[in-house]
Amino acid sequence: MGNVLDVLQERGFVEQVSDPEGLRQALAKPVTFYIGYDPSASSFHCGNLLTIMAAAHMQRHGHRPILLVGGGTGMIGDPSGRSEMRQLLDEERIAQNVAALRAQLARFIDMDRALLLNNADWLLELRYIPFLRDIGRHFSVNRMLAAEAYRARMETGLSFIEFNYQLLQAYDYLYLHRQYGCTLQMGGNDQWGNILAGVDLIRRIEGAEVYALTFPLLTTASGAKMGKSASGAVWLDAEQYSPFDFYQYWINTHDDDVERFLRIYTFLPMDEIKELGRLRGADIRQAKARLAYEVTSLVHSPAAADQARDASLALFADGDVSDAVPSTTLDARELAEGIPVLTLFERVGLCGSRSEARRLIQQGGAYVNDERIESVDAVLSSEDVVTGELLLRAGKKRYHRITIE
RNA sequence: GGGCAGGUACCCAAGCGGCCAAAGGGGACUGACUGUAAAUCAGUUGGCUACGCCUUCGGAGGUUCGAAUCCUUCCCUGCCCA
Repeated sequence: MGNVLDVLQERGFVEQVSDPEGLRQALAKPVTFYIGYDPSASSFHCGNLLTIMAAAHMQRHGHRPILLVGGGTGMIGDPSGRSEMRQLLDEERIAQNVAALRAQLARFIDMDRALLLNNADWLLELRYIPFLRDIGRHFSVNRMLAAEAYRARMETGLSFIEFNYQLLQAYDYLYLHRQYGCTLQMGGNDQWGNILAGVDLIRRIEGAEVYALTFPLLTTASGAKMGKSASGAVWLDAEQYSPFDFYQYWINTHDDDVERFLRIYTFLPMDEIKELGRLRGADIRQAKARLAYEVTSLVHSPAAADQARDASLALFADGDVSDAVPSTTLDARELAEGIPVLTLFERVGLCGSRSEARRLIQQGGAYVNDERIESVDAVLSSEDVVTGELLLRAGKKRYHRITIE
């Protein structure tokens, strides 16, 4: 088994590394590393997926992950517009979120050989004076101000809280180093400065050499932030983002992103990825299908991936409906009385408002059972039901199934 | 605490008494073209019981026939001073 660093580099996980040679040598033996996560949501999204994959690669090479949720730092994350009450509530919710996040992580990481920690456990009890005396004195304001990240913020204003964020994150690293022998912190490239601050702090206080590695901040070829779709973030949670839509998200990957994403978001061997990457023209769809299948399979399950794949093929190749398409049930009596298309599109969430549904119809983007709705006033009744269902479609790709009962 | 500049729709940003549901750009959506891609072109982009009505221009009052535009006050942001 080679060095993980090579694997990470080959697959495109590495943006910057402090002391590459030192880290390479350190990784020859099992190390403990950590990655921080924001616990303000109850699910990870595609943006986090990259870091989870990286952690999984690390663990597969014998290293021990610490997944750190920022329950403490999260409470000061965004100081503007938050009341005291709000923050207290958050503390309770964080606990629930952490449980949900743990379940998602377990799909990628053997949680028996990993640690899931919350920095609130040690940050909340910090005392100000000792902290200033022991930690604060190692930080140079001059140096912090010189950092690019802060210089940019100097234009728009930088609150004292934000300024302290770096100290707390550095302290996290120090804490984990002391308690668990953590010698590597990984994170998004925007965290580079904060991570290095931790590296410095540990060197000063402990005299130990620890490492930093950052991931590239992925954007799609069209410039959008990774993991964002029209309907918001692409969540890993099936409740918040159905496996079918999830699969579709990946199928719709930009041509130029396919190989890059295969490297990062799947465990497929590099040979196979390179082969898929050589596909050109319409054949690239095969690579996209593979990508979508693999990622869906990892995040949800092989069964869900099968279903999503079949549903996708059926809809876009044969025009058949499948169980995996998001669906809603409708009372047969209500349908018998007649229900306006407008209402239905709005109700199932295909449109955000009735006006939006009206526009959709006027622009010719509304379909029921693959027939274009021509009139804004169209009303559906029992006669429109085919094999117990109605199939709604908004535009080319957004489907919703209505089952009648 | 003082002075100055600001807070406009998803984001950026015009408007500075009526012609403003509010220019322009970005984004997004729909249509055409296509490979469920990109690029390109066209249209749309507050809500509704819809050729009309209602709610929006930081909050609350006020002036006026009429305000996003003027006045008062409060909140918030940035810069400068303390």
